[in-house]
Amino acid sequence: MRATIREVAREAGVSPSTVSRALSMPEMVNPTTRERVLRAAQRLGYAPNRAARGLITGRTGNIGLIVPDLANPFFPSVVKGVQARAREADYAVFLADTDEDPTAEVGLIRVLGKQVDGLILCSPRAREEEIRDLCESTTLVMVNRRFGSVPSVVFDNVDGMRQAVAHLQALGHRRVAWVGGPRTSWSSRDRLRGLRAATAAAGMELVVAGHFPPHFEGGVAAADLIIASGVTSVIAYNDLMALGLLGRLRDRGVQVPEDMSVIGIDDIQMSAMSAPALTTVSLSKAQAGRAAVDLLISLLEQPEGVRNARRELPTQLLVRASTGVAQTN
Amino acid sequence: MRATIREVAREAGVSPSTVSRALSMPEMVNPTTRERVLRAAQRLGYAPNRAARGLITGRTGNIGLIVPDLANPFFPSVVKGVQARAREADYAVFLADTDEDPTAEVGLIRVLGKQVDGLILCSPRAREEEIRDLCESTTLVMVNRRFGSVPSVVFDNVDGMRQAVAHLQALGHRRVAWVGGPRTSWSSRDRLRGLRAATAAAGMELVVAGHFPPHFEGGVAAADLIIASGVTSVIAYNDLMALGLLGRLRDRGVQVPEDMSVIGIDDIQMSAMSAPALTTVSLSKAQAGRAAVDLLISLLEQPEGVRNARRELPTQLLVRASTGVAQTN
DNA sequence: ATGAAAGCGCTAACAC
DNA sequence: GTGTTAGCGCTTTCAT
Repeated sequence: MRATIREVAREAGVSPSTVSRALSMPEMVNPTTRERVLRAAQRLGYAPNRAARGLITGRTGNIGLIVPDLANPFFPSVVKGVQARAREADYAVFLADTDEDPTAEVGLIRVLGKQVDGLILCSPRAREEEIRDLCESTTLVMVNRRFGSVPSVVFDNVDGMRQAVAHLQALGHRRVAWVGGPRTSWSSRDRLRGLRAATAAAGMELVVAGHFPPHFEGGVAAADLIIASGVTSVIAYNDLMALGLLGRLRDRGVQVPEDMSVIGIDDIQMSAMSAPALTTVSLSKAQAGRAAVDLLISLLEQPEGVRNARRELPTQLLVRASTGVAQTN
Repeated sequence: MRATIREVAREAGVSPSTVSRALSMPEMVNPTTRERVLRAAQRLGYAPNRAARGLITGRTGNIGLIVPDLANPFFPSVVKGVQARAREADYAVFLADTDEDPTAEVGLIRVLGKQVDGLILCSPRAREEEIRDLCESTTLVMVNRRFGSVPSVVFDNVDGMRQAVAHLQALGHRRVAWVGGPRTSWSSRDRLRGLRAATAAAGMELVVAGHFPPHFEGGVAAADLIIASGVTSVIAYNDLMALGLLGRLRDRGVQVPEDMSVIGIDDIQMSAMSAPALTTVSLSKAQAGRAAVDLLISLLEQPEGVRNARRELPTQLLVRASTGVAQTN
């Protein structure tokens, strides 16, 4: 059995409260005593029982992280960021994957919410009202989604789309297609909004190809529509879909970038490894994870004192081989 | 504030103990009473406080999962399996990523170990003796590694390598290279062992190209050695590396599969999407995760009663376009 | 079958 | 600055 605070107290010749203080509020205890206590704790390999502590403080030292699908490389990157930052702040991370199912998502938020101090929802698919409800009973931070005053970390999609469109325009493209992600995805809508603004400003024509699953296969499925639409360039909701596009375009004999320029979003590892390498709007995924933890912690520690519970992270176009000069036609 | 067991008790007109029993040991309570209690609990939205329960039962209902690097798609798949099975069994999962650092790994096992009922170590990189030590104080299950009598879930690497070699032999190859993973990886050693046996049995020559980081870049780095070695076929420690090989081979003008056949291991999503698609030894990653949870739970629930704490999962060669008939030369 | 009481390990008032 | 006391929410003897 692990050592308890009483044993440490006995070993150090002090009372349990002093041990507790020496560990949690070192300033409030005499340096000599503190030293003695710390030594005793060390000797016994003592670590406070977090459950017991939580019972009284009402805080668990845990945070929950809910993602739609770990199989999409975007999410593991965010998770790594959350992980790393949480560990620094001495929080442990509960992870749950919803398999893109909004119902499961709500259930998980409910369940996990009881075991943690706060929750990070990454690209949540649930309806706004449900998340608003959940907000009442749990401290939560959204990543990659924003509405109302729910604390959130998002990427500057509008600027990302602006960069992508500027790039295509510079290459001489006049018509660009958008391959949208899931209907439930806020960022898909937000990116389309940015794209609308950017193409309008640039005087380019935008063809919207609707919603597709955010996977490789989604991109494959979209490719033929894109070819048929007669555009010379296409931006996909994410890199996975852009890679699917690349694959199907090649199978159809459409050369990239000669016949078609392709841009993805996310900058997943694989985007640099495809042939041709994928031009993409790079998102600092791990940093988003870290920012979400920072935000959550500040919310937890000064519930009212948080000035601005909204972070927006910059985006950066990475030009690679999948975009090129438009063919004159 | 959430409802407590006393409020439910009052609402139902019974004592707290009865409520506790009605929930945890339904058989031991009068059906009528039970019904009344359940209704009251329902009405108040009661859910037991797991910390308080844990304090007394000594069990947290949590399991920990430690992986070397979520950025390698192999691991998210395992995590999904662990996740899913744990949720079914009403366990929550703590996740930690060590960034391939054995020291961090040991530290994390220590820390996480105190907050969970048991730990799953996926492809642990620590030294055997350290893990053996840790075993004393924590219930743990390893995935993708095996030694001593530590409970483990592994893949049948030997048979996987046999299938791969048989495939290459059938295609007329006589010389095959092995691109190894990290020195700290047990499965890398185990696969090499299987490969040695298989090539010897098949009368094929094996060229071992040493250890490389288990990433795309590791494969890129290995490619030139492989070309120089004069083999006609190569098996890589994992798909990521095999994809790196594919990329560098193309850049060097080596045609796959005409000039070189390439086989990976893992069957990550991307392996099916590359051009050419990658022949690979498929591992049921999610199933390994589920099996690990099952094993852990049985260990937890009948500490002594577990007959065999070792699972070995089958492997299956998936033939795709990256392997072809050997050029006569 | 149910209730009363004790206590898991810890922290937070409140004394001193 | 330190010890004493009470009690967080729950389960589990031990009575009844």
